[in-house]
Amino acid sequence: MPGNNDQPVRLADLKIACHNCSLYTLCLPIGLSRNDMDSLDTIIKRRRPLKKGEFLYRHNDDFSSVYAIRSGSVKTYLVLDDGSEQITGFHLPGELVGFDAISRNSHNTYAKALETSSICEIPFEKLEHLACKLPSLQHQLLSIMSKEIHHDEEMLSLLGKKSADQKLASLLLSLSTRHHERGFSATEFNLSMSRTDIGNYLGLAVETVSRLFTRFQEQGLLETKGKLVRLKDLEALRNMTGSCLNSPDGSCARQA
Amino acid sequence: MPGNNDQPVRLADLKIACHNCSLYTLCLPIGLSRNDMDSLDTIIKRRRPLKKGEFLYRHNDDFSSVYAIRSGSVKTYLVLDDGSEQITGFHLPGELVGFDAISRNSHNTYAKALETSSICEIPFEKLEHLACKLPSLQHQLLSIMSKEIHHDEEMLSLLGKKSADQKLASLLLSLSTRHHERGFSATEFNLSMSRTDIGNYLGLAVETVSRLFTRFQEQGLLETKGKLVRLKDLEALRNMTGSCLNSPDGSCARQA
DNA sequence: CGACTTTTTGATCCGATTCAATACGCGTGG
DNA sequence: CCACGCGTATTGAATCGGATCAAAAAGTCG
Repeated sequence: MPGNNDQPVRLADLKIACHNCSLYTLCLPIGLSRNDMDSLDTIIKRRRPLKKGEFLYRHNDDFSSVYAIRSGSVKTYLVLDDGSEQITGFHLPGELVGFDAISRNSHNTYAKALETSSICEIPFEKLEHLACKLPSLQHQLLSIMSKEIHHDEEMLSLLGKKSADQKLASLLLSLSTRHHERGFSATEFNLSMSRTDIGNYLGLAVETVSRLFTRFQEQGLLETKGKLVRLKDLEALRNMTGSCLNSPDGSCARQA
Repeated sequence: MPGNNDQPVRLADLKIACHNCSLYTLCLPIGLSRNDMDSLDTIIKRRRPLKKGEFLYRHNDDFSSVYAIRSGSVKTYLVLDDGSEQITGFHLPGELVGFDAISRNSHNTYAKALETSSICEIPFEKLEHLACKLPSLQHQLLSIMSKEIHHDEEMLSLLGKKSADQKLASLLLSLSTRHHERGFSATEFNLSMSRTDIGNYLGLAVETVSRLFTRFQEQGLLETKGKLVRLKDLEALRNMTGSCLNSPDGSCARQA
């Protein structure tokens, strides 16, 4: 397991406590008092960074912890009986993964680093135990899971009802917002996932995703250079996602 | 059946405590000791039954409780900016709804009775408070939400990757299993939701759903008489859901 | 019974997939 | 430094599944 891999990293890690982590307003400690945050801190383990392609956990791994992303990005996905994959989320710093494993007590999904990523491991039994003593932590935990349920439900409508354009626009805007919340540019960022991943996540063929990027570019909505995107017209993208599905003329979708 | 919604029912309701409710192995109290279950019982409110079409809660209602279905069935759905609906679940007795509201402290979704349904209301603040004192209740709560996350994630793959046939087969099998768990027939049951609802849930047009039912019937997979379905070949339905998506010959899907 | 809603059936159309081929990016080794 | 190979991304042409439009049929209910 993680523990004692190499000292230098661990030394640096020791300095990073929740209360001086830039992500604490997005992560598990939101709304905790300084004291509660420090209690939480005592159970959190910082592990050596994951390299691109390494797993945080795999299907059928024993469930012992949930994980907070500190830097980098992670995709979670499930593998169906027939071997096909379904990506269930792309996760940015401050986000937590692993909650789908509580009931079965082993992981249902895979979590794989999309790039070099550092992770905070939060042993779940200890977290539960602590949550009994800190009501605000318990609430925070429930709240995060609640958010995840709500997010997944919105994804259902994205996958069930929206056109390819709307799907891609929604993803780009979601990433844009989340990057912005983390202090990065809302209009220019790196897509750490492949086009194939994007297609998989959105229920589209890779070719479709690729065509959409070129069309969006032709329409002046964005520019791409490999994995880098620059969103040139957030407003147009927003109009596209929302309300055009059923409007007969589609008037609000097309502009350039 | 409990039936008519006047005083006699309320009297009867008073007698129904978790420990003598036939659903306790499926519902919130699973795994609680008798004592813990009785503590839980003290905070649960039984309300008058909901008639078909009545709301358990609506979007933007204050979040005060989660709800367990005791009899009947309920659909939950969200309404998007453009006014279109997305059904996020059909819920049977023993299932809990309302967890998506914790983080925002008001409901994001609607919950509407598909037929006359009785409901146990569980005030959430009291539940949280109790969960701090009963670790197994806290765990149960987290576990139920975890299951919901996992279920939603499986739905993502259903909506994103599967064909119309596979979608309908999956829904029918899910209902079949859940009916069976509740002591009812796995092969013959009532669809309390409309064809439109089914289509909405599965990301299909009503017409498609209707055509699927007639085709399944022609293939000898099932029989329908209005809202009643009889599944004649569970095995074939199971084969259909699983593994045929990517197999070039589709050999495992067609029979009968 | 008649008005209304839900479901079914038919014909046509379109968005997205699939199949196929080419182009690009990147690391390796000569 | 370039040549090679491999994975990823893009582009094109043909096909198909499911949506849409339209209308009939079957329930539902006052």
